[in-house]
Amino acid sequence: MQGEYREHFDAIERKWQERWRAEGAFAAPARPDGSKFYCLEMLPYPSGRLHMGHVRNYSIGDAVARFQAMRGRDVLHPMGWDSFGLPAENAAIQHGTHPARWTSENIIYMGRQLRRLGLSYDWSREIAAHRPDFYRWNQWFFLKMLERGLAYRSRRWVNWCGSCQTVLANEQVEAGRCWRCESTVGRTELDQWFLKITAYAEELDRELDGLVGWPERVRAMQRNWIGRSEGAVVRFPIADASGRPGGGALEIFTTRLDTIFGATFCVVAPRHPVLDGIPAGSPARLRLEEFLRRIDARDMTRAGLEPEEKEGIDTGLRARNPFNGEVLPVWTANFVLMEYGTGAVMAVPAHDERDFEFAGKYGLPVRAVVVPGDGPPAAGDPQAARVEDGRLVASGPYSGQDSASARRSMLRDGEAGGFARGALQYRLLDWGISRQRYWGTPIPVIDCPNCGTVPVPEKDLPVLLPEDVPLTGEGGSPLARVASFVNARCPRCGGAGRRETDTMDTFFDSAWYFYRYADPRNDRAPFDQATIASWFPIDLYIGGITHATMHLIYCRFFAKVLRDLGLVRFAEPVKNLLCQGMVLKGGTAMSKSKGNIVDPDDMVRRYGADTTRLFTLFAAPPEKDLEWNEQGVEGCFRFLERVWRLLLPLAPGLAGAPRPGDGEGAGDPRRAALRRRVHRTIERVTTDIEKRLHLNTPIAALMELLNGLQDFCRDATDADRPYIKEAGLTLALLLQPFAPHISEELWEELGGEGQARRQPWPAAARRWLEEDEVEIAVQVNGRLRGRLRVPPSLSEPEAVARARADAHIAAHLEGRTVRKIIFLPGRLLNIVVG
RNA sequence: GCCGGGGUGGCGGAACUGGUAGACGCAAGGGACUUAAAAUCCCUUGACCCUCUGGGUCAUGUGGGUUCGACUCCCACCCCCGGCACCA
Repeated sequence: MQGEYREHFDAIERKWQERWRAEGAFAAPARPDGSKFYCLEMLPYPSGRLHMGHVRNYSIGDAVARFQAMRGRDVLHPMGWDSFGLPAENAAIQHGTHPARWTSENIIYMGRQLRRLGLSYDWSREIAAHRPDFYRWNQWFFLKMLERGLAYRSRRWVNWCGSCQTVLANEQVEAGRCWRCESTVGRTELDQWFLKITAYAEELDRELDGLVGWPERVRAMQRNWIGRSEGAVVRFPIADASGRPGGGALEIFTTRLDTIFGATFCVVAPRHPVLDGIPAGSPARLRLEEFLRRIDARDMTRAGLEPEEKEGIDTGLRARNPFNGEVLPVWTANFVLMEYGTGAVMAVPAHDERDFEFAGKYGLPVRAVVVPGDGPPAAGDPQAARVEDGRLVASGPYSGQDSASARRSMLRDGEAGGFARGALQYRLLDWGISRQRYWGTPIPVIDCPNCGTVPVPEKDLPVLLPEDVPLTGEGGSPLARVASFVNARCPRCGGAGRRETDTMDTFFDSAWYFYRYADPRNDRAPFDQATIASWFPIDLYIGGITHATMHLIYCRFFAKVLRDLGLVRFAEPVKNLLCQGMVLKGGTAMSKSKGNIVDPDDMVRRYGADTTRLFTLFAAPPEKDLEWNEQGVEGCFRFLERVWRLLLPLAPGLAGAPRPGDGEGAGDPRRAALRRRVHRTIERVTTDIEKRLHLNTPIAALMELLNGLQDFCRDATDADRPYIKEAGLTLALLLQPFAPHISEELWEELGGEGQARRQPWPAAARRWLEEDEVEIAVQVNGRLRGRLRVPPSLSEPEAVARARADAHIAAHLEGRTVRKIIFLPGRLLNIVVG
């Protein structure tokens, strides 16, 4: 082929893409034979076009997948579409297209973009969440969970996005705003379907320690999110305002049982059931109702934003501290949450910042019961709560004990007395999956006036999403307006029933989609168990850090549910996780509003897929943010141009040349140096990808190889051809993970057999990794004073002798006594003198 | 506030278990080629200093420490990024 790379890259890339397509190049076997590698990248939402974040994500995955395939593994490298969700529906409302049509068109366009990048996906396994053959298994899993009590319906106060007209899970509320549209989230009370993820809270937390292939920051985020907290639940008997026992008890959760003698009041959440005991019409009830109205009004506008001013009222109820018999007023206040613990707390203003603030505002007593372990208690009124552990005072029989042992003995006594028990609390809440939107999986239940809530029988799955649905964006579930959908026979009694009209959160789809890839066309089960066992766990999962809590916790939860259903035999589906950094331009994320978007199509058109991929891999290590830099892209393009310019003109002469024999060229310093460089490059590229998952340094190594080869070629003769051929073919193979098209073309032009991607990954020959001369550093007292070129096997005395023979080094030794010699063969000599 | 990650040239980044700091790329400067420019190729490029074909000193956020030797280990501090945050 004649001419410059820039004239050819487009044709080369299309040629190989077409060949790969025609031969079904990346199809994985139904089950792996020997060693397998499941390489997974987070599937995209089909929003319309790829962005650079996708390109980066998929370039990383493709490099690893191609590398592992050449290393001889059976590679499963699939791709699909997270194709249910709001944007499709919003597009329908705004532009009048049907979500299904909008989605399909986007999938076609983006699929074409992915193919144009030359990514090695097994397209025969492509899945899409919005297709009935996928979502019927959502429904199937839901029914299984329903059977086991892991799915349930409950009337709850929920996060409500007024703009998206839907309920949001807690994880989807970021700083009080909707994670998608960023509008303020309010609160409303609705019947909702929940998945009991809290049943697995303990396991989800504990097993994080074993996920050694996950980044520490992701594990930390999940630990934060699960929020395990160890403490005690204490029963405070309820009394009325005059102190007479009123029957019943208030249970409070505390992590600071040691401070219980300092409790001066209790606080319950505004909707705590204990408040139901306040007689209707009483002055206390009227005050309570007035208070609830006030905080509700506020909830709707600023839920979850800044912490509000603490506000509360004395309910008139009284509770008796079982440890000292003290009768304490029970308040209700906005800072105590019904969702956490028991929805009630004992307030110890002396040792809790929130209680201190509240007590200060309402003039409630403050009593210190813990003093610093190593000194006298501070005199006078405290200025702040003292939250540290210490030594107990004014705590009856516990006075004098330190906090930790007091907690133990108080818990023991409380358990013996039947008024306290140890308790583990989690911040994690059950996962609300109901969405009042159209474009999602219908929840397969029917409400019957006679039989209650009845699951749709398995044989009737899938419950199809109807096509003809009016989408107005005016709120409420769109499906509720479709009579033919809503009206359904009760599967149990055959009477008239009403179908559930909410659809599932799309995180349900992505919590299990990667099992489906292993067995994508199974119509009898979500997947075959033996097939799953053969491909799992996922060896490498690559995606954005944005999914550290939601998606990646749901995945883990699902795996445990599947395990308990007997469908899989493991609890953790992802062995190694890589969270790649964002792609930035001008220091910030690319976005339409900032006008700093770099379009992948544009890059591919101007530089080709190989260059685009190469740059996203070269410019930063995978987990760091990547600043887009056009000049950097040019640099990568220039590298491929130089490869082309050097090797293509030589190709006709090289194609027929033999490759050098094992030890050939050892006697010629130039040839030996080149061969060493070639084999050292193989070694570096291999270990960097395999052991360290670094992709920028292997590319740097390839650039060095090219630089070396270029020097070699400058004064090469025809007799040097075998050496150039070895270097060129090796370069072609080592380029395969990063720039697969030019890799194939080079391989072909240089007379390689078959396709580069099908060759075994080159092995570095030991003899060429060993240098016959190395440069060692010579230090005097740890300071570098010279370098010597020596054989690697040089002994210590000889090294010292050569160092002394060097005038500069000798000058530093002049007149001093050698105290110690540190010698690292082939690396360093340090002479310590006094 | 709590938790996690990170501070290395003008820039992106290298440096494997403590052993020659700055690989590779970008940018910049100089040169060759050219009528000229672009492209390409070659050279230089951490800072400072000197008696300048060489050599020295200082340099990996700051200050200490361990060590023959520290970007790497330990202690204290500063700054940046991310997560959680009235969670009792």
